[in-house]
Amino acid sequence: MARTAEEVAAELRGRIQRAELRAGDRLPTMTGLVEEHGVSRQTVREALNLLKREGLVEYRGGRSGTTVRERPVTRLVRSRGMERDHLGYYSGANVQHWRLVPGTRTTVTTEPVPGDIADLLGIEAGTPVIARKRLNGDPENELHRQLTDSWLHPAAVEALPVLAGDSGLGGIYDRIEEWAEQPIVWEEGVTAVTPSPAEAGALLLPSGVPLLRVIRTSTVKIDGRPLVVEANDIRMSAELFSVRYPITRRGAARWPVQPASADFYTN
Amino acid sequence: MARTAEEVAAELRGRIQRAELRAGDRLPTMTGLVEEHGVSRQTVREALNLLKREGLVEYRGGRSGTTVRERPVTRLVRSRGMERDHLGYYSGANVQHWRLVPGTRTTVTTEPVPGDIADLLGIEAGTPVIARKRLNGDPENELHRQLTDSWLHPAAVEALPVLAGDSGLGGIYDRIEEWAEQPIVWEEGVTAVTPSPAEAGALLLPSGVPLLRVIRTSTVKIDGRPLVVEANDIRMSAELFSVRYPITRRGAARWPVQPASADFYTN
DNA sequence: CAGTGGTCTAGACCACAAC
DNA sequence: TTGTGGTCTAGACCACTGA
Repeated sequence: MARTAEEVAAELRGRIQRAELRAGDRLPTMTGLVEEHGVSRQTVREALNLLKREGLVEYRGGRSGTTVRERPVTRLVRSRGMERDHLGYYSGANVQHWRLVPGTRTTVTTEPVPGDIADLLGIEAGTPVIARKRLNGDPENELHRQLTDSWLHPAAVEALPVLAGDSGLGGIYDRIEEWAEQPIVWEEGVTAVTPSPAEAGALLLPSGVPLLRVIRTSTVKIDGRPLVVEANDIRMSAELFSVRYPITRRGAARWPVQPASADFYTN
Repeated sequence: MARTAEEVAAELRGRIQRAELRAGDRLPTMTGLVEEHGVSRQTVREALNLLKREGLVEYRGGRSGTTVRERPVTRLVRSRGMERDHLGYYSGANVQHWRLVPGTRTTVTTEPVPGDIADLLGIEAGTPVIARKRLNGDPENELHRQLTDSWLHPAAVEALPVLAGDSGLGGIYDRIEEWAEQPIVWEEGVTAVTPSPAEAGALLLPSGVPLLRVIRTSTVKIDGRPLVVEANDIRMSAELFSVRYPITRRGAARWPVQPASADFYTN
């Protein structure tokens, strides 16, 4: 006989993990659980809350009760690399050109730059900066659910006014390389955060699922000094996605070095 | 006058964000909040719960009440790359040889391999596999707080029995390269999960902070086929860490390609 | 419109750290 | 010893959905 919310949750978690309850199945009703475990309604509610935060169950309202949530079996692996897509634009490997993806909304604004992005750009936090924000919450295709904020360095926009326009994202890297007369050096930093309510809503995340945050910087040398031209802040469900990178090796190898696995750009 | 738990939480969140309450400061007591907002104790408790899950406040028990939590201002950036450390072993760039880090506990066991690791190794889930698990929860140094599980492919252990021993992790990559007569190809996949209670305890994580999960595979070609010799599952606080990678470029560049930024291995 | 879960109130007992 | 938050009970009202 379970007495605490955690015990009730553990019991239900077990039933789900042992597949006695499968995706889409209804859980016992709250009143049922109250009688079954001899605890109060609040306690049962707390237990269900834990499971909801873990993304194990969901409640869509109304009479159909709480059901076991459909969970992705494996994560979609995104291999991170840059190449030209089929339209000739630079883009992340294996990502379609976003302008063609249904449900994409892009807004271009000028707003104070948040602290972490400011650090990357090497400017002061709060400086007004051009931001190109893209939301993709396409309910039909979870591959397309991501948020992307692109922050441009003011010096780059000054030198290259075309960046300020909504000229399509793909082209900006070519414009930058032409301007700098050198290839861009890209780097990505990956971390995770708990989503804000707005992010959770836009990406259709259940509460409790962390948000994977990938920040890509594009750097060129101007007058001999590195300039971070753009910081690109990408957020996606950590439950849905994993991002993949080849590891670089420093120092001489004793054997001839092979390229990264052949399928790196193809899945 | 706030009426719901979310509203009470939002009001307190605001005070913290506006720095009216700073790290270490005591929040009003629950009874104080009950009177201040005209809500019940349960509602206040729910509000404090939200803030705790966000990692904004903490309660250490006893009479000192709920306090504003000290939050890391910026994340520690870990540049991911492989090099030989000062002892001559392969290791992640800028990571000391772990055997020298105080508080490290390593256990070597044989146990059923979990599904996601099995997929990477290309073997069946549940197969008994040698696992080398390292826990580092050093309370003194947050740089050292991480969990590492190393799973070895059975075929590799069979061909190279030395891998089964507790021979120190650093050396295994050299042994593998000598065996395969080729350099290892490393790749890392990054995602995030909500920590299990055990992980949260070991890493001193407050509830609600996601766990960054980095899985590195070491691959060599044996008889012309790629073999994933080891899968290395590293977990660390997403609030404390960010991992950094250079981005590879596919296709011809119009300008001479520079190496990744100079400090890539040095911070 | 019946039954679901969501949320709040009110009151009680407990463990714990600091005084 | 005292005051803190942690947790449970019991009862009430609400919004929503699907039969």
